[in-house]
Amino acid sequence: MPDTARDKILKQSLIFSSLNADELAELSALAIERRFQPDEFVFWEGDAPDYFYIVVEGRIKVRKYASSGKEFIIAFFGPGEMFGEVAVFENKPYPASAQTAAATRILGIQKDKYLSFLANHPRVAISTINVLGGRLRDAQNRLKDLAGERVEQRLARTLLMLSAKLGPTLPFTRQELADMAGTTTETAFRITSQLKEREIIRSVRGKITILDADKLRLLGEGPPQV
Amino acid sequence: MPDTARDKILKQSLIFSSLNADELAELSALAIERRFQPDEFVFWEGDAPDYFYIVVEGRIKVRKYASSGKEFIIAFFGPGEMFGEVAVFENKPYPASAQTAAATRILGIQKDKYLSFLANHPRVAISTINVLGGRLRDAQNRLKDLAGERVEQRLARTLLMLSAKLGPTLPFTRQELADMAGTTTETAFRITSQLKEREIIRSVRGKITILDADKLRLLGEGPPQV
DNA sequence: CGCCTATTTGAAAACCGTCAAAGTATGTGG
DNA sequence: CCACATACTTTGACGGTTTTCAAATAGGCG
Repeated sequence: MPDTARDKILKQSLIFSSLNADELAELSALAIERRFQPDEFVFWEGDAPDYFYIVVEGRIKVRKYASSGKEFIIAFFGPGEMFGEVAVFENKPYPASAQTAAATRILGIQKDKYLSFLANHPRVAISTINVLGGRLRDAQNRLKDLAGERVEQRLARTLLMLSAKLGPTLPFTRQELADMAGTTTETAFRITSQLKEREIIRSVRGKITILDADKLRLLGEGPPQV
Repeated sequence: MPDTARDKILKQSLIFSSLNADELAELSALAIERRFQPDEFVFWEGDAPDYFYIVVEGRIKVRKYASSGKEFIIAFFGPGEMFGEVAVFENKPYPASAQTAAATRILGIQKDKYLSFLANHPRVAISTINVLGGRLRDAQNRLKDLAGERVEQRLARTLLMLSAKLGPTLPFTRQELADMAGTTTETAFRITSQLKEREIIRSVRGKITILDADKLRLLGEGPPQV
């Protein structure tokens, strides 16, 4: 019996939205489902890439460790989003580790199977190209930010980026925010503390709420030169 | 009369290596050629994306400006490499500016034409996916580096990355190196000066030669803790 | 209730950016 | 062929941002 919830996620997923019911069923047949508890690892940086994945339910954190031991969070992914794709499309080891941030269900599709599927479904190939293009754009934006902006700007932009995806209430700790913006917990705290005083954000343990996105956007633009 | 030099570049290009002669001719017919003097701009950040490009001859520098006015060099591209693709595949304005770093010939293919070409040539679509995957991997690596490492490590890794692509002699100024590593000219100079004293690199105006990649790799790993 | 994690605060120092300035190669025009 | 302009290189001093280290508090989960 087909799993309709699974098909629904596939259908809603940006990459597969162009498929009809038959094609979705075909794709669905290729996929295996895996379930994880919070904080389990789906794969580790350096693992051989057999599968790429799509989140059905829950949340995935993709992280990479610097030589100093410090970690950097490359991205979070939620339902309908794919991850682990860089490794698969390049046939090299996973460049980062994927860890669940909640109880999570994911669909895995074997590399070779997906590649032949793509060969027969050019629209999906083009969708995949679009998704990768978008990720590349995001990555380049963040590169520029990390290279040229102050921590305050980086944090403001990180918050805005997350909020664009997840809405005004963000389920992240300061630690995670710091790891996404490329700074330390303490500095992240000091800055967010100021933002709280200025009533731009609010925060409780593990959650950050954006109160005034406009002011945050101004902050992200640059130092208050006037 | 077909331009054989052009076809040769297309053939050598990673994305189109799977095409046969007829398909290459078909693709070549879609392309227009543009020629530039050094330091001219092919497109500016924010321009509408009509074309994506492939370098035939010369060198392209892709840069992006931070709100502080500081610029960041996202990438350099040489013969056979494509650029401007992020904008085209996402149908959003170019996310960065492209400037020639030498007398340069490029091929431009119109967005819509390329997308239909992809639809009929799944192998090219998959090649495109591979190239994008590789770029995404590189971008994520650099993200991690910029976020967590000291300038010395960032410079060391930038040099290694460039050298992996271009060989031991790199045609860059300290200014450009600084803009790629996300630091200032002065700091870049101070660090490279040390590297020169330790005989890890050599440099003359506008050129940097890597003498000892192993030592550089050690430096890139992290601070000399032992 | 106790442990673990997240939050919060403080002080000192390191790192790096900024400003200022001078020297030096490269190429251009006279 | 030389003078000059330009851009790249080089050096020094200072100050600010951010990291680092240390420690105390508080909230949530078992």
